[in-house]
Order: sequence, then C-alpha cells, then structure tokens
Amino acid sequence: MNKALRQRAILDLLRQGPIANQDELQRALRKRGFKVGQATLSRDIRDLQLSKTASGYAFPQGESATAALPPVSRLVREFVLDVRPAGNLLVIKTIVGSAQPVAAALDEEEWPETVGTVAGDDTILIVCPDKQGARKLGRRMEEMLK
Amino acid sequence: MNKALRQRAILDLLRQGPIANQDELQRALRKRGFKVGQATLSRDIRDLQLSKTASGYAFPQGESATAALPPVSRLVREFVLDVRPAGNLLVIKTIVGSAQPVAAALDEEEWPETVGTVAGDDTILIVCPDKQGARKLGRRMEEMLK
DNA sequence: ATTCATAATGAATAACTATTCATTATCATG
DNA sequence: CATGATAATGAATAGTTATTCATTATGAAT
Repeated sequence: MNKALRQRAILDLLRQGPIANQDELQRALRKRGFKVGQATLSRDIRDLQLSKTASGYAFPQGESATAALPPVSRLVREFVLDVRPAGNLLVIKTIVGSAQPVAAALDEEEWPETVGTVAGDDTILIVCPDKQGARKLGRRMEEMLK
Repeated sequence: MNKALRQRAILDLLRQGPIANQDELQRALRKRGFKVGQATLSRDIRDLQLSKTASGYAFPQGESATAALPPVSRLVREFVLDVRPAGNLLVIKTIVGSAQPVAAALDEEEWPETVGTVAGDDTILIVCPDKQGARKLGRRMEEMLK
C-alpha cells in the first residue's frame, strides 16, 4: 500500500523505455518490488493521466503527470524515519524496503546539494559536495518530517 | 471502401468534440454516411496515430496526424469526375455520395480562392472571389485529375 | 476482359483495460 | 485501544480494442 512510490516508479519506467500494456507494466514493477494487480495499474494510469498510443503508454501534454504526483515532501514524511548528516554525507533511514524508490524520488529533485545517492534496503546515503551542503540538505529534510 | 475520406472525417469529428471509444466513433461516422466495422476503426486509429486518453481519443504530438493522411490531390483524383468554372463559381462533380466529405477536405485547404463551398450529393459549388479565381482554381484541380 | 498482386474490410475472437463489489488497510478521534 | 470514516486494493467481470483469418474490392499489366 504505497501508491505514491509506485506511481513514481511508473513514470520512471516510462522514461526508461516503452511500456506496451498493463501486463508489461506489472512485470516491470514487480522487478522493482511493487506487487500489484492489473486493476490498480489501470487506476494509476488514469491518475497519472497517461495515454495509450500505438507505441505504448505516453506522458500527457506538458509533463503534467508530475503535477498529478504527490510532492517529495509527502514521500519523506511517509517513509523517512531519520536524517543524519555525517561529514559531507547525509544518512537517511527509511522504513524497510523503501530506500530504493525514495532515493529515486530524491534524485529526481536534482537538488544542487546532491552529488549522488546510494540506497540499500532501509538506508540512503546522499553524497554532498561538502559538510555545509550536507547540513543544509539535512535541515531541509528534517523540515519535511513536519 | 473509401479510407481516405473516412480518416479525414475521423479527424474532423475529433476536432468537434471528444470521442470516448470506437463504438461512439462508429456511430458518429455512420451519421456522416460512413458505415464500417469496429476492426476498421481500430486500424484507422493506428494509422492516424491517435492516442487514447482518459477523456477520449487525442491527436498525436505536433498535429502529425495530418501527415499520415493522403493529400487532397489523391482525394480529387479518386472522387472528382469533372470540374467546370462558371463565372465566379466552380462546379465540381463527384461520384455520388462523396461531395460532402470532399468539400470538407477542400475547405480545410483554405485556398485563397475559396470564399465558401456548398455540397450536395454529387456536386460541389465553390464560390470564388471572381472569375479569375474560379478559373485558376479550376486549372489547379484539373491538374490534380492527372 | 482476364489475371494477378495488393489493399481494404468484416466477423469472430483474442487480448487488453476499466469498473464493480467486497475486503482490507490507514488514520484520526473518542 | 476501540470505532468510524476514508482510501487502497484485488478478484471477478464487463467493456473495449487489436488481431486473425477469410473474403472482396481495386488497380496494374498483360
């Protein structure tokens, strides 16, 4: 039950390459650890306002799919447990299994302080350019935790 | 068996308003005199590169549907039997039943010499600004007849 | 006109997608 | 922690679309 992450993953998959149908989408998502039924995918596709073309699912005009998506702050609040700067690194703890997709979402934000990210099962490491960057990013994420 | 006219009509219908599915498209086309099966519509939609969105069929990016369409010259060659200037009018004879859609296609060209068009069952009247315009347009269409 | 090749089409059906209905999770509040 | 409201989900199924397999039309070339 993590619609938010799943829908982000769907958009991500779409950027990677063409998805011909919901069956294919289902299999691709399963590889990423999302196990859902076809009905749910049909709903996701409606939510994201995707359209089906001869060559697979496509984004709507003007990248408005991103708009239909919950903001990262909501993801952080929902899945992140702890944030700790450590030198020029930021160590983020998430509920188990969510580190990977949350990291992907953070990546997409393209914050200037993120040089790179690595994600395990329940831990994300964000590499920042320097100690100051890590602290700044840390504060921003603490803020999101409400 | 007049794919060319039918596909033009489909695009025209799409401009008029939303078409939710092929059943609806089939009924709308029938009103215009095109009687075809669902299978054919599925093929037309592929040909025209339309995509299906939550709010019905939509044009592809960049109006490229027009590109997938045969040029007017082909329509004229196929459906027009005779062209005769008469003062500032151009009288066009078509095979029976095609005047209406052919006139629609000619209209869309927005030639400067066409002030307006009226179409019956097998006859199109194109009103031109003057005698010269009618003759010029007449020559252009004769040309299309090969 | 006959023949041949190609294109267009429909009926039947396979494939795919959306919805309904019931169930389960989540969350706020007493 | 119960309870009720709301959201998310899946199984079954209804609805929709794509494809297959014949068949028919069209046009070119004898």
